Amino acid sequence: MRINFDFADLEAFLAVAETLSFHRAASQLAISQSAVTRRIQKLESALGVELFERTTRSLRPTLAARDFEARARAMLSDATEAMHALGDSTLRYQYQRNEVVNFATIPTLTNDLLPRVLSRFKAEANQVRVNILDFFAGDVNEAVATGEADFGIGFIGIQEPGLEFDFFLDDKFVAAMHRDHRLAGQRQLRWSELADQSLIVPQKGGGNRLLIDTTLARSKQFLNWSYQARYSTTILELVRMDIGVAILPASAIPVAKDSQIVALPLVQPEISRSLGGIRRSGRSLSANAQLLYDLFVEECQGSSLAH
Amino acid sequence: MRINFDFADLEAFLAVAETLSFHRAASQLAISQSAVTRRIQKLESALGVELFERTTRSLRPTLAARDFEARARAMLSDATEAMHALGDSTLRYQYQRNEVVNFATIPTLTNDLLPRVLSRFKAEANQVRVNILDFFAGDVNEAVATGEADFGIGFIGIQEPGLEFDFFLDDKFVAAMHRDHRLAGQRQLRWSELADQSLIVPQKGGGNRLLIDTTLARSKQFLNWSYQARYSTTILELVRMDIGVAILPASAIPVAKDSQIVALPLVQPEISRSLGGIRRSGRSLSANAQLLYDLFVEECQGSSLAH
DNA sequence: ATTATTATTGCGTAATGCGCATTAATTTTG
DNA sequence: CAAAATTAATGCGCATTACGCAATAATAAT
Repeated sequence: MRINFDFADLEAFLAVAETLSFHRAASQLAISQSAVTRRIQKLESALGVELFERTTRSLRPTLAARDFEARARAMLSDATEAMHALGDSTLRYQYQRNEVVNFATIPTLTNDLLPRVLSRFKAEANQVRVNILDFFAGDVNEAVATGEADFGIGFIGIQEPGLEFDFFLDDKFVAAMHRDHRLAGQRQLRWSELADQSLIVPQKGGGNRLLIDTTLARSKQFLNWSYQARYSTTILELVRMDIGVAILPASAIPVAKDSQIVALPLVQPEISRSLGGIRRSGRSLSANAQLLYDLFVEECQGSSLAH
Repeated sequence: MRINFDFADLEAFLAVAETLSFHRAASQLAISQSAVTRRIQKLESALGVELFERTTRSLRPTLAARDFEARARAMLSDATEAMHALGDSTLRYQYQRNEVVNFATIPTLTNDLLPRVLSRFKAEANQVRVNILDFFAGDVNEAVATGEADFGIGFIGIQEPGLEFDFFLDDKFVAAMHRDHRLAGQRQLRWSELADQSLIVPQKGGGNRLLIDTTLARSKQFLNWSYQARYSTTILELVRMDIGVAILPASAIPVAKDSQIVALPLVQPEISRSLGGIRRSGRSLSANAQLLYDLFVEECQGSSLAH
């Protein structure tokens, strides 16, 4: 896929979005106004959408521009940051990896599994530092593929060239609610029983939400959320205060005794995902990384996260 | 700051990094080998670093290339995704905001404050949906500035044009440990008393870590971490299993009774940050957003997060 | 209705990026 | 060890891209 715009186009776009004028944006960027026009036209052509509804005397961003604005900022910021970061003299130290094991994981696995594994790891490799790269699911694969992480723990789904997967366990979606909630005594819940609840769901854009949306669409059900958030922590706190019923993978639910939160399996439809280890193909791990990986394997063999 | 490279350069870079050969990268990209050479040279010149140590017959990525690889992927991915996203027909629906309040917050504020506020909000505005954009601190300001969020709750620090800040409260850094830890009975801790502890700290790259690093550097102390992670959830679980002592802002510590975690104020030096409301200058909030904002103000007036 | 403002477009010029062919360097092979 | 094979770098000519200037057309402001 050819990217037919460049950073200068993004700069022009952001200047126009900020000033709401080609003329003033040109001033700000110290280029001619016709150059601004051309950059915006180039960007519109590349993206296939109109970014600004404009006359010679007024200008208004389109909805597309409002979405694109944050994206443009992120790209420019990334590029700027990359240029700065490469001058950072601490970088060389950071890649002296002899004493640091880097692994990538999704945050929800931290509830129980990770501390147990790290306890055992520390007992065997006391001087080794551990850099826990806790990411969203897609980023785990990427961190492993690029070598940022020695290995990862995450979803097994789409096959990716260059990566190997080891199955650890299945992780089912549950309905989490306060233990005093009127549905809390049931053994399981059908999705249809949640129709009148105040639902708290993962935000659009992540794998969890996508999985929920596609599964419900297949069974012709509609997700009528009242709150959405990105972090399961945020979601769980709302549950703890009995603000609503959350839809989450079981791995996201803490297993503390006397917890105020009850997790009930969701059926009709059931939704689950497979979790496992992710390594680079054909690459061996360092001794310490391999030890940590093996400990994960062992702990998962004796573990089930579907409460 | 002029960005002197473009997406085609990033593509070439990644192809070379993957194939470890200009020749094979050229094949992969269906361009001539000399074009690959020129793009890499352009990128090296723009970044000011050598990316590949190479002879005519062999090639090896530099440390800089290994760092840059993930960044290059992210930028290309962002650009590709932006192009796809603008065609998404659900976008128009998403900006029908009459019934949705969007606010941006840092995740650590979800422990206590957020659920209380939302309980009160729900009682007064039952049909309004709430999109909780839980971000890292820098992203909160950005979400407000770009209009993605109606308002934000985050750090008050660097003044940003176009944004207004309202002070809510001070948030101090504490040492969090298991209640059976040998230091847990103390009233407060000096940093020097942590020298022999297995420390769990926020990952480099975020505001929390930067604040810790700069403050300790000023008092000539060294942070000797054993584990680092991004999410306070991850960190707190390690504390709960008594794997080590964490350095976190008080707002990140859950306030549940009978918690297994004890938080002790850290002194010599003390580190704290101011939290508050963030709004766009000169813009009024919708009635529902204003109601939610006012509820945050009220709850913070009667709250202190320094346990 | 007239004036002022501003986005668009044509033109000429400079800069950029390409493939082809060649050269230089360095592994590989016998 | 020498010869052959491979491959990154560079010169050249050509095509494409991007710019500022000047002019035009459109549209708010007065």
